[in-house]
Amino acid sequence: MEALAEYFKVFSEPNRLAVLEALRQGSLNVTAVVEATGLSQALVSKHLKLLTIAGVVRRRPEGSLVYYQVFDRGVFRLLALAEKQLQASRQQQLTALQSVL
Amino acid sequence: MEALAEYFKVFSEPNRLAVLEALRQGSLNVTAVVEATGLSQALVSKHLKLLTIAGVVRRRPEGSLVYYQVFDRGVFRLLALAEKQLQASRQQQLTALQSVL
DNA sequence: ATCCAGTATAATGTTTTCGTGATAATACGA
DNA sequence: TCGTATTATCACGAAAACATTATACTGGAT
Repeated sequence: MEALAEYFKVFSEPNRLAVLEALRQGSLNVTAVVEATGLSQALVSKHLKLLTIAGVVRRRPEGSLVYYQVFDRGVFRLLALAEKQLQASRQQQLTALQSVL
Repeated sequence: MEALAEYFKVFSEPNRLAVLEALRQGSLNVTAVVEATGLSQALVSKHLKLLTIAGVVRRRPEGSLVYYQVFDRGVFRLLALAEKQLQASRQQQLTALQSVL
């Protein structure tokens, strides 16, 4: 439960999701992610490190570049399901409103 | 993306997951949740409020009691899938270790 | 009207988390 | 070897999240 919460925390940050989204297409080095997201280099580096430690992303140095790629693309299914549940929750928010108005 | 991150944040807290877990069995009032989780009353109230605002949980006052229940049990599928991906990520953490040792 | 149980909120202090700017570390080419 | 490009880390300040204690609010019973 503790660990699960930690895992969810990984995806609870917009910029981190943006980095993941950039990596959806495949393997990218840091500057490519920087350009794709528009975030600062330091920030991207931090998020990538966190994602790596979390085991979501894989780090592969190649010469002076460092490529990152999503380890298990199943995470995108998780993101998709979350998106779907998010829709369902919006429904609830509406019905909650109705019971007030 | 912004909204999705917010949604993930809902599940990124151990105590909140504990509250959700308590509500897996069905509808419970606040004190029942307090007893099931061992958390303080104020804390449970806060988490329930957050879950309600997030649209994950539904609030139903009955006399002086207030019952809460999970709105769309699909969230449990989300939790299960996350758990599964968590396992996959552990795999990556191991292989990451191997490339170091 | 009062008291009590159940629930919600407010105020507060502590800890995390985020982002930035500057700097280090590394690999490569001239 | 020196300079440059790429990536990682450090130090810091600001903002957000959490838990706790105390207090308010509500409905029902006496």
